[in-house]
Amino acid sequence: MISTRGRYALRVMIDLAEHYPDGYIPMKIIASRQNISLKYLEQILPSLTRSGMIEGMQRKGGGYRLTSGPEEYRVGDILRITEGDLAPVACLGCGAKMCERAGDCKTLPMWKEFYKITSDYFDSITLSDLMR
Amino acid sequence: MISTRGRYALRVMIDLAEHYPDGYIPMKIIASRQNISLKYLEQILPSLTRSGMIEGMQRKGGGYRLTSGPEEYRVGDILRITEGDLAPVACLGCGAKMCERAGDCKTLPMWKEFYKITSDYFDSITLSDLMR
DNA sequence: TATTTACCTACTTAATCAGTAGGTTATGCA
DNA sequence: TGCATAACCTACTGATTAAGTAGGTAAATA
Repeated sequence: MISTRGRYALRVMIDLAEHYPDGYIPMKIIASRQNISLKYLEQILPSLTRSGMIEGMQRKGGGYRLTSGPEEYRVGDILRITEGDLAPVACLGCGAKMCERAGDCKTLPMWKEFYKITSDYFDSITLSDLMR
Repeated sequence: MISTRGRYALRVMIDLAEHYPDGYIPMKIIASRQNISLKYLEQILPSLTRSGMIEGMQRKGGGYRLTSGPEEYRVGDILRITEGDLAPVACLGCGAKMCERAGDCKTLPMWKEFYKITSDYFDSITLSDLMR
């Protein structure tokens, strides 16, 4: 299940997209507009900054803005960065060690196929698809 | 992400399906065959019994067995019973109160569509599809 | 009556979620 | 030069869940 981290990040990104390219938007504004704790957002956003998706300007009149146009951002990538992974089961997660039962695991192909369906779905949607 | 509860339950169901209709299989056997803690399984299985999917016989020579043929069991239903829900976000979960932002939530339709994709996928697979 | 099995309830330990709290740094502006 | 604004950083908390353990009770047959 997608946690608030990923969902909030997505809502912030949509908000930034709707105001693109108006310049920098302070997180204080977005937090109150989206009704999300500012302090919590401050904790979530650095991962998006580090990934290069957004950039922050640290001064009066500063804030955050997208580094590209809304159509460049796939929902899948935003969720991957904030949630860590889109894998439906632990054994398909990024840091998972290969399961020794994998060879004759009856369910593995099903999980793999669902993983693909999930990735394909969220990668097929961009911010511009969501901004109205 | 699907937890061990759902994954173990599914493996037990597949195991039972592979030995259907040989009679009752003791959970001790399945636990060791599947390398899952017996005590943990004892905690997971009652929900499947209460749902009528399997039945337990409480005596020597007893154990569990499916109540119908393997083709009657949808993976989606097994996961719903053991995981509680297949909803990708909290606001679509079973006991969730309606979100007051739902009216103009930009992401809700996306989550709903993904919920449908998820349900359809797991409901399209039965135990007989998984037993080789 | 002993044995085998399901069934039941409580407990534990570690991790994760969803934030709070309290600071420090960067930068433009008066 | 100092002030205001905003990002950025680190630590803490309190509640919930995950993944089991532990120790029993109940049913039924051989």
